[in-house]
Amino acid sequence: MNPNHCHCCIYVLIVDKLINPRFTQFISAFVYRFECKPKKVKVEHDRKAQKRKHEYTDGSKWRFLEHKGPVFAPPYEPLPDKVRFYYDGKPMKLSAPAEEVATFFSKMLDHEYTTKDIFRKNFFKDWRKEMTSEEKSKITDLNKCDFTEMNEYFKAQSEARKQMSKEEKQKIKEENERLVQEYGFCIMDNHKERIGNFRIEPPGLFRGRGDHPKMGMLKRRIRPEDIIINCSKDSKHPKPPPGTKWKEVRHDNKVTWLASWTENIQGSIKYIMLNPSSRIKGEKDWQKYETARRLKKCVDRIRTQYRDDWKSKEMRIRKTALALRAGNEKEEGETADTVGCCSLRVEHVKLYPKMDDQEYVVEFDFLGKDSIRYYNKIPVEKRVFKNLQLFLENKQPEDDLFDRLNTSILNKHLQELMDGLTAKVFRTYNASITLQQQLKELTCPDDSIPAKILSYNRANRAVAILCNHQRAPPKTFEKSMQNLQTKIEEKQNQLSAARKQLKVAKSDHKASHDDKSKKAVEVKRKAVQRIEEQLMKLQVQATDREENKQIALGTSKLNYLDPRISVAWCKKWGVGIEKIYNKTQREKFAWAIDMAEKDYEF
DNA sequence: GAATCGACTTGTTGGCATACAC
DNA sequence: GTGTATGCCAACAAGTCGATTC
Repeated sequence: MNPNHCHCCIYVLIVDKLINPRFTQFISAFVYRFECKPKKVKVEHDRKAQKRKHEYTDGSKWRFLEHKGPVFAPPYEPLPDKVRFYYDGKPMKLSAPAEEVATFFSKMLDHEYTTKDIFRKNFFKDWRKEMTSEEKSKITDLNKCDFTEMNEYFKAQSEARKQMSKEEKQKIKEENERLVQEYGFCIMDNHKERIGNFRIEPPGLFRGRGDHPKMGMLKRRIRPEDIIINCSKDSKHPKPPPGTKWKEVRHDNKVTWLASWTENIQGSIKYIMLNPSSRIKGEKDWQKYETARRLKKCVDRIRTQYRDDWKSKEMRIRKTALALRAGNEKEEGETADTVGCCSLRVEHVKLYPKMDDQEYVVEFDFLGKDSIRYYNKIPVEKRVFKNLQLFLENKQPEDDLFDRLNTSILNKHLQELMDGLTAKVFRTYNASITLQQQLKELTCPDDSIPAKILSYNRANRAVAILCNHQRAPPKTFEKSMQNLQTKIEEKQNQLSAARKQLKVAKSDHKASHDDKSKKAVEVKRKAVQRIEEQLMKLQVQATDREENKQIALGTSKLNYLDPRISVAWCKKWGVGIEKIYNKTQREKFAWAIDMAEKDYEF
C-alpha cells in the first residue's frame, strides 16, 4: 500500500474530529434532497449545467472580450519648495525619483512599521537605488534623515481635502464616476460586466503581514510597458496612453483576466479581473458550493473508508486538521513564517495525556494565513494520540510534523475519494453545514425579527469561530459599548416613565369613562409598546456586538457559506434579505437570491 | 518528483461616505 | 449644521491548487 495514501487517511479522519464532533450524528440523520422544488429547479440546474458544458468543453472561458485597459496611477507631483527634507539637520533638495520614494516613507511616519529594523533596512536599500550618485554619497544613514516636514505637509493636505466645499467634493465624485463608467466595465460574451480592480496599484512601500522579511521594499511604478492586455481578437483593443506601448496584447480565452503585470517584490503576477457579481465569478462560486454539497453526500462513505484503513495499519502518520488550511510549502526567507496543515512543525503541537478532565488532548499553536494565531486544544482518540507521540519522537522542534506529506499528495488522495475534492472543499462544506445546522437550532419561530437576526449572526459566528476568523477588537469598542449601555439605561428609564403614564391614564379613564380618556389610554399603551420594542432592539444589538468583539463574520459570509442557505432562511422567516446581505453582497449572491426557495437544503 | 509558475480565491486593513446624535 | 461612529468598499497581501518545467 502506498504510504502516502495512509497519511491522507489519517489526515481526513482527524479533520472531522477537529472541526466538530457533533457532525457525525447530524450527518447520519441527514436526508439529502437536491432541491425543495425538484422539478423546476432541477430544470434550471440542468439548463445551467448544459450551458456551462456547452461553453467550457474546450476549456475556454469566453468568446468575446472587450475593455478599455487599466487606469494608471497619477504621475508623481514634486513637493513645493517650501516643504523640505533634512539630512543631518540641514535642508537638502532631492531629485524627483529620490523625493518620490522619500514621500512614501514620510507618509508612514506615524505607523509602527517605520520603527522596525527590517522595514527601515529594506526601505533604505531600495531608496538608495533611486538616488543620484551625489545623493547616494551624501545620504548614508537613515537615522540622520528628517522627514517630518514632508509628513506634516501630507497631513495638512488630507486635512484640506476633508475641509473641501460640497461643490468641490461633488466635482471629484463626478470625475471618479466618469472614470468608472469609462474603464470600470467590459463586454464579455454579450454582457456588460463590472471589472473588479481596473486601477493599477500605485507605487509605494510594501507592507507585508506579520514578520515579513520584505517589508519596506519599494513597490515600483507600473508602466504600460509592463502590462499584458488580454482581449478577443475581434474586439476594439484598448489603447495605451499616448507615447507608450503595452508589453503584449494577447487573446487567450482560456483565462478570465483582462490585464496582468508582474510585481517586483515577490515576482508574482497580478491581474485585473471581473467583479464578483459577474457571470463568470458567480458560476464558479455556485460550482464551489455544489462540490461541497457532493462532499456532504459522500462524507459518510469517506469516513468509513478512512476509519477502516486506519484500523488496519498501525504505525502510520496521524494527520491533523480540517478547519486548518492545506498549507503549501513556502520558500524560506521569502515570506512570513506561517503554516497550514501539511506544513505544521513539531514545535506547533503539544500533547497532554490528561488535561483538566479530558484525556489525550492535542494543543495546537501556530501562525496561519496572514500570521493570525491558531490556538486550540482538541481531545483525540487514544490511538491517534499514541501515534502522534510516536511521531514526535526523536524530532527537533523545527522538524516537520508530517514528513512525506504535502498538499499535492493530499489533494491527489482526496481526488480519489471524490471527484473535485480538495482540502478547501472541506472548509466550505463544514462552514456551510454548520450554518445550516445552527440556524435550525437557534431560530425560534416566535421570535421578533431583530431576535431572529441575532440568531442568524450567532450561527454565522459559530462558523467564523470554526474557521478561526478573528479580528482585533475595534479601537473604539469599549467606548461604543458604553454608549450603547447608556442608551439602554435611558430607554429603560423612558419605559418606566411611560408605564407610569399609562397607569395614570388608565385610572383617569376608570374615573371618567369618557372617549377622550379612552383615547389617552390607547395612546399611552402604544407608547409603552413602542419603547419596549426599541429597548429590545437595543439589547439585542448590545448582545450581538459584545459577542462579536473578536470575531470577523465577513470572510465566512463571503467565501464559505452557501448563500442559498441564508436566502432560504430569510424567505422562510420573512426576514428582509438586506438585513443579512448588504448591497455588494446581494450583487455577488444574485444567483442564489434568484435560485433558492425557502426550503432549500444544503 | 520537486520546484516553479500561473490563475484564481480568500483574507485583513484603512480610508471614506454616510447615517446618526447632538 | 457639525462632529463622530459605523459600515462599506477598494486595495492589495497571502493563500490554494493545477499545470508546467527541470
